[in-house]
Amino acid sequence: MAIEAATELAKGTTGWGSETGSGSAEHAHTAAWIATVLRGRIAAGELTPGSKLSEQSLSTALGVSRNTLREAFSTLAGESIVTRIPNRGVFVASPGAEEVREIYRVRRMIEPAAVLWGEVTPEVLENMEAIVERAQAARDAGSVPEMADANQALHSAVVGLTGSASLRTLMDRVLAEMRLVFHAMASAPDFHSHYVDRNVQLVERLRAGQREEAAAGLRTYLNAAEAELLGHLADEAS
Amino acid sequence: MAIEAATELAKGTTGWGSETGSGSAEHAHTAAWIATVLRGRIAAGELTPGSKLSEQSLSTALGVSRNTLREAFSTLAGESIVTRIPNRGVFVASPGAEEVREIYRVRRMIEPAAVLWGEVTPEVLENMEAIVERAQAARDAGSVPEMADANQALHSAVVGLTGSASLRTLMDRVLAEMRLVFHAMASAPDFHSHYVDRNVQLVERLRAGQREEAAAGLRTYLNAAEAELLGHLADEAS
DNA sequence: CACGAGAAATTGTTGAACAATCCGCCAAAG
DNA sequence: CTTTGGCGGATTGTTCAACAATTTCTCGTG
Repeated sequence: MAIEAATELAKGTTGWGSETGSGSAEHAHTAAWIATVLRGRIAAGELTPGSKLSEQSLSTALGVSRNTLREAFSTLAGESIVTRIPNRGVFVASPGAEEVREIYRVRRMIEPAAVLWGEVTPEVLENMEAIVERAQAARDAGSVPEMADANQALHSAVVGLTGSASLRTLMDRVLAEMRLVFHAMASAPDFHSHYVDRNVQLVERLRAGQREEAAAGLRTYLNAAEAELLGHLADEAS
Repeated sequence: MAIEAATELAKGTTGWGSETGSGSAEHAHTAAWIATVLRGRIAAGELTPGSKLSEQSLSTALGVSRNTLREAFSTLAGESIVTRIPNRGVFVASPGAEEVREIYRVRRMIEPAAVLWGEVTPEVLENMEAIVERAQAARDAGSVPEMADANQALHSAVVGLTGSASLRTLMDRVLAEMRLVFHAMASAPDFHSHYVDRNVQLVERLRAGQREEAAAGLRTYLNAAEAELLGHLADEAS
């Protein structure tokens, strides 16, 4: 299953094709708009990894022409949210063990670098503390999605220390791929609760100005998270 | 000038449109092929930064349809080699001071991180030493392009220490943008010769296992290079 | 000389068409 | 019974022609 996702998607978009009524402003960049819609559906888990995105079905379902949809596909393929196989079609990316290793290769470089050499302003610190509080509240409430959100927000903020839009973009792509990994796992284990305290410690060290300790701790944290995730993936591959 | 580059490009592609005769294998991914061609022309400096890439002219010049060319544009825009302005067209990116700062923000994070935490194998070290020798030979011969090539190769190899394809891709994008910066400067100063010795020192420290010193030296090197480049850019803006 | 109306050119998007390729199915041979 | 081979059918890759929307250029007017 999980193949041929056009029908389920069409159900969600019943009533498209006609103008949304709020205005005519959306005539700008239909292709980019479609890319945004698909990106959202994939991130929300409505389009599961590995499912095929048929050009004909999707174009009629979304009310755009095949050419425009194709341009959107190019964008998403560039973000590696989607995999394009020549003459076979495009599929929602389904990251495996190798992709996970690549994800953590990137994170192990960028995040500690940001901690070591980024510009730590009081505003960013307060933002981070708000995020870890949100994560703690989510853990107490037992809400896994909120914990995942807070976790990703924190690590995105860490990369934000660099002040670089490119690194931010790369990190967002990586986090999106992480989300796909979780979506691909049938049983979603409580993966994040183990690491909330580590995040608290990270922010504390940052506030205390102990950058090297923060970076070192972050690296061991990333190693542990990668190992646990790979373990779950190996189990799943039965 | 430097606007409307289609005519000069058409001159270089006279004789396209007919099959190349070597075989029918090129039916795979015309759009990607076109993107490669344009990427090469821009990197070679035939398409100068800021010049407009007209859809109609280029499509006829390259012998592809407007739709396919459009898909290639999407790819290049994703690599930020090209800038797309809605309803205005696509232009070869012309990086300015802010882009240079962004470039060095990225490099100041990724490269020292690779030096600190990457996997330094003997093969990579030998490759790097070969590259710095090439750079020294180019300096002695007074060949600026070869020096630039060697310099970029070295820094690409540094990022290669991470083992991450994504970081490699990002670095290649950044280096491509650097090339655009140089192309945009009317007078190409001898920018690289000052830094050959620094690169030698970097490799020596890497071989000696002095990673922290190597990373620190690399960061000061990047700072100096950024400052000099920004100075040249400010002069040029007269 | 400024300025606004209209025309020309260019981009954004669509729909249809055809070639090339892949997939599933069925028949025939071993 | 399994395997090989081919034959449609479906899907993707690419092109072409057309039209709407927007920008840019031109030119006449005050």
